Amino acid sequence: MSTDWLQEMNPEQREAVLHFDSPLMVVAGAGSGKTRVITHKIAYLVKEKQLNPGSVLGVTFTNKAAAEMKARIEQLTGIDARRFMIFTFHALGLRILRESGQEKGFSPNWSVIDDNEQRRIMDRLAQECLPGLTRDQRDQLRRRINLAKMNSLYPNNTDLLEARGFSSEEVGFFRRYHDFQVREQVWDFEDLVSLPVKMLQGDPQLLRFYNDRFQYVVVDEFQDTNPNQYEMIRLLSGQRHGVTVVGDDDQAIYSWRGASIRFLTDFERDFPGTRVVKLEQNYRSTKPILDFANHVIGMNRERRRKSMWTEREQGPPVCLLHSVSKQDEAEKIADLIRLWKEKFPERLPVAILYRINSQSLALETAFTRGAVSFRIIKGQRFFDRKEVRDAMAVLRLAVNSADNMAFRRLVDSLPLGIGPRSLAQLEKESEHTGQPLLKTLFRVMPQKARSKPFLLRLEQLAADSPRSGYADLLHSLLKLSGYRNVLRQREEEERLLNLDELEEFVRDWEENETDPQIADLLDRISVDAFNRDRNDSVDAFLLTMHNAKGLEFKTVIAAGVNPTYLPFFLRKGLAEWEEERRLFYVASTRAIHHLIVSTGSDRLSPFLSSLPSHLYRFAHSPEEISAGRDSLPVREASGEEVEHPIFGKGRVEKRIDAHRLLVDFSDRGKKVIDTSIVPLNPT
DNA sequence: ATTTCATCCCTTTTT
DNA sequence: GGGATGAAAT
Repeated sequence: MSTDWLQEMNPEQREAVLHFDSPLMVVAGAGSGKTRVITHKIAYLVKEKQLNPGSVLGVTFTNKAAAEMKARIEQLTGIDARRFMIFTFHALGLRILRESGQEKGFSPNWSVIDDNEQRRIMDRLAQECLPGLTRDQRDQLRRRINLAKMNSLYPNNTDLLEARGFSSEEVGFFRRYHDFQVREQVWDFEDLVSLPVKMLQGDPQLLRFYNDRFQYVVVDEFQDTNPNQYEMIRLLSGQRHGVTVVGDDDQAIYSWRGASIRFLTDFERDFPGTRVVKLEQNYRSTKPILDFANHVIGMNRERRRKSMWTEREQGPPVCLLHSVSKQDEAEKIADLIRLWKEKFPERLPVAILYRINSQSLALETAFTRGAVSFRIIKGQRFFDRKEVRDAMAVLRLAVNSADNMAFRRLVDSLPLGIGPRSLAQLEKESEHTGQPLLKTLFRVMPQKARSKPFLLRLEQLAADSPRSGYADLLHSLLKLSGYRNVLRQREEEERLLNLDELEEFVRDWEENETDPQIADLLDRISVDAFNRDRNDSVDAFLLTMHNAKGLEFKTVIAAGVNPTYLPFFLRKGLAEWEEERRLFYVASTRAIHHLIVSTGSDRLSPFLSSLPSHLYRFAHSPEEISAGRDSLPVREASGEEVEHPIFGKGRVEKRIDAHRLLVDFSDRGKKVIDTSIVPLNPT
């Protein structure tokens, strides 16, 4: 590898790449070329330090980040991406469990359950164990249990759980869930990290094995690690110097998932001699955007001092688009995008970022009505779609007749003549005998089961489980089950296409894999899920602020920046407010050229009202924003007729600054109105 | 008596 | 997307 690329890096980036002699923490601000540093570092380790690709472990949080990292390292090094050990935390844990779990007493047949399946199981258990709980209460309990698991707490840690506010009934419920998991050999997302950690903690020999294997460990988005994940990194890094963590405390937005920025300080304590490198030059955004974002995050107390700067001095000002309601906001945004489409098509596509998914609804309707094309970027993965999960359940049950989770799912989603009543009976029987549900079905109600050709086929398959030909198997079973027909009758074209795509995926996998093991496929689907990216051209992308992390867009509209949504009204504590502010910071720093902050309410977010007014311009209408290419003229307001929500109609005498107007309300006299606090409607 | 289907509700952020 | 309903279909 030539080292020309080193010339293209700034001194800090270069140091982060080249540093090798002690643990390294890279504090990488938004848009500071973090991914570049990580990928170049791994390339450097392999090419210059002669490390084997398989001995460098790269850990990320999302599959997308992992995929991108692999692709870029392959480009840099010319080495097949599959040889690099780049994982999400969950995929890494899964791998360790598969590799080394069996000697530690895990059955070879265990499988992973996702969030939905966990919920279904818990809901069912709660009906017997904690009746009378509302769904919200069950969800809350589930969250608390997951949070406990993130801290490595399991039902036998009764005291510690009770110290965390668990009642003894709740601990009992937790235990029941855990017993169920053991019985059915199903592990949830948190187990994927927690169980390997316990394994490594309890077995020095196993730990040494992994320490020998991974010579160097690189962790991305380190500020989002939870206690289990931190422990995993600490263990896998051993006592060696070969560890680099990259993160930004200003972008820590996952405390509700158990993450804590205290691991930034813990890291320096646990890895003595840690070198800290700060990346503060921003290569993404213009100065006005960065000034705005720096001020936003500057209000936070709990942070390491850091200030991003840029060489790109020139740029349009950050614009505040005021509206009075969600609907009003959606229409104004739609208008704005349409105006841009005519006058400044180079600004498209725009990204609209919001706090919660349900905010997209108003936007979707306005866009559809206003002929603005859009695509919603959801966390929802291809394999999370109902029809795809149903189809996978068919395959799972065909391959493993003891897969009770799959059986339950099919009973719910296919008309098999089995309803809740029969299922309850089967469950009871099955618990007594220890036999799988499918087998019990044929024993207890044979005449009912054998009347369905689909079930009959499953019985045959149970006697002789197939070890190959999975794609064909899936195809024939889907036909036999009548699932396709049901979808066709309901004219669910999209879902039918998804089934086609799934079959194609399985066929592809089967043809390309040297040794296609069905367990590998199922594992990949549960933690490796890919998003199929259609690159159709649209005017706008809609996504949550959380989902926007790590992405960048020419034009960003932050929607619903008001006291209901940002800070989100359910989050009241100081630490929570600071996290909400970080979320706003993340959203703002996604923008390259244009940043529009839209209020979607007549109430101004405290995050905005605490900001100096020179940082943004104020606009009531899309036209005002669309007017100038690079700057927005301060509105000439004199003489304008306006209406104030309290004082009524008035006439603007003069503008004082970007926000404040002197208004003559005739009978009530002249008043200075700060339009960033109380917006005025033009009459 | 049971199952199936339609309809209304809600949903903080996600691996 | 899925839970909770209640009505229609088996």
